Amino acid sequence: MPIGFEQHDHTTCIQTALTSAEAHCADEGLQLTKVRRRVLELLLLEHKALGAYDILSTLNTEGLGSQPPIVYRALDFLVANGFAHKIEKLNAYSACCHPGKSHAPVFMICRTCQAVVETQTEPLRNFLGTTAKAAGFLIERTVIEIEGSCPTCQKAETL
Amino acid sequence: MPIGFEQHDHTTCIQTALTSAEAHCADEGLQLTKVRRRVLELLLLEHKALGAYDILSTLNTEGLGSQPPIVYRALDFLVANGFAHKIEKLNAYSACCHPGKSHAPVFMICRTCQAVVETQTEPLRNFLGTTAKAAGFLIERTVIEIEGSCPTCQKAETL
DNA sequence: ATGTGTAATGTTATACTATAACATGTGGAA
DNA sequence: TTCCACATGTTATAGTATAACATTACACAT
Ligand SMILES: [Zn+2]
Ligand SMILES: [Zn+2]
Ligand SMILES: [Zn+2]
Ligand SMILES: [Zn+2]
Repeated sequence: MPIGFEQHDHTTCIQTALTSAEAHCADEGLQLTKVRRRVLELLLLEHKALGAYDILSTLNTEGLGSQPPIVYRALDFLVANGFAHKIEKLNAYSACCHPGKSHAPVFMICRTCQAVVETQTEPLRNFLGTTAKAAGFLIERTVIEIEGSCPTCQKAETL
Repeated sequence: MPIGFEQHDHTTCIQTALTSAEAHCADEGLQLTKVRRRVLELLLLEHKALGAYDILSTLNTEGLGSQPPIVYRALDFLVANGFAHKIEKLNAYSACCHPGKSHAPVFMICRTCQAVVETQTEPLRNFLGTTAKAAGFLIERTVIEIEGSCPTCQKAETL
């Protein structure tokens, strides 16, 4: 699981996520159907976010469906069960890098290469919790997205 | 300026924000034109987020324009100059409650009554800065949105 | 094996959000 | 006056997401 933008064995990311999803579905009696599994695989291919219609066009070439509800239902399932996240800033979706753990993910989004790295910080959760409590607000979900420039693209820009 | 959901003299919110916008525009040679000013006023009416097409329909009844670019241009201006923010989670727009100050706003969004409260915390900026620096990431913009239930709606739910 | 209920998928249509592209007007500076 | 920068008007279209209803697949009780 990458905690940043460094190189890593991405095959492991994919395997871990799929195994975790299978296990969780088995435990909870959820069905990781063909379409749902394929969408998760597509999201896992890279640490990028994919638009619903990008995914749909791949599904279409693979004969898994051609209409928007196909992909939105699969995405709803994956997001509802913590296997993927929606990146609000991009209207796009990204596989979860910390499956199985309850978490308030933080996304770093590179404006240039579209890389999306998911990290998670306990202090941040605590801090938002404190902020919310001070206002009497009950937290249900958090969206924390940082847009900027990843290490690779920063180097490229200074050339 | 509210820092939470408590009652407050909202007339002051509106006046402060408008005055601040006028001053900033005067300083920077920006034009707070009729449409732009009106959109800002609409966003200031309540601490809620308004969709672009909601705003547009009001503009339309007032003879200020009926086509989407009218409202999106005004919103772009207001957002670019820090007079308003886009709430990504809602695809909606909200007047800035801390105009004039460079800030990384935090929004608390009530899922029930759609109230949007903007707060701002220096420690949070520091946290995110630290997280980003650890990954070599250069921050350009942040989206921090908390969805949940405001004090009023919590009380209503327990009835 | 047969009905029954639930979950998933198929299909059509439509709603909602946002921008591209080009024309026109407006007001100040050269 | 001419030019330029900016704002607005207008038409069209792109991009994102859901409603609604029909059909299928399958587990499970009868
Ligand atoms: Zn995650
Ligand atoms: Zn990058
Ligand atoms: Zn603000
Ligand atoms: Zn509320």
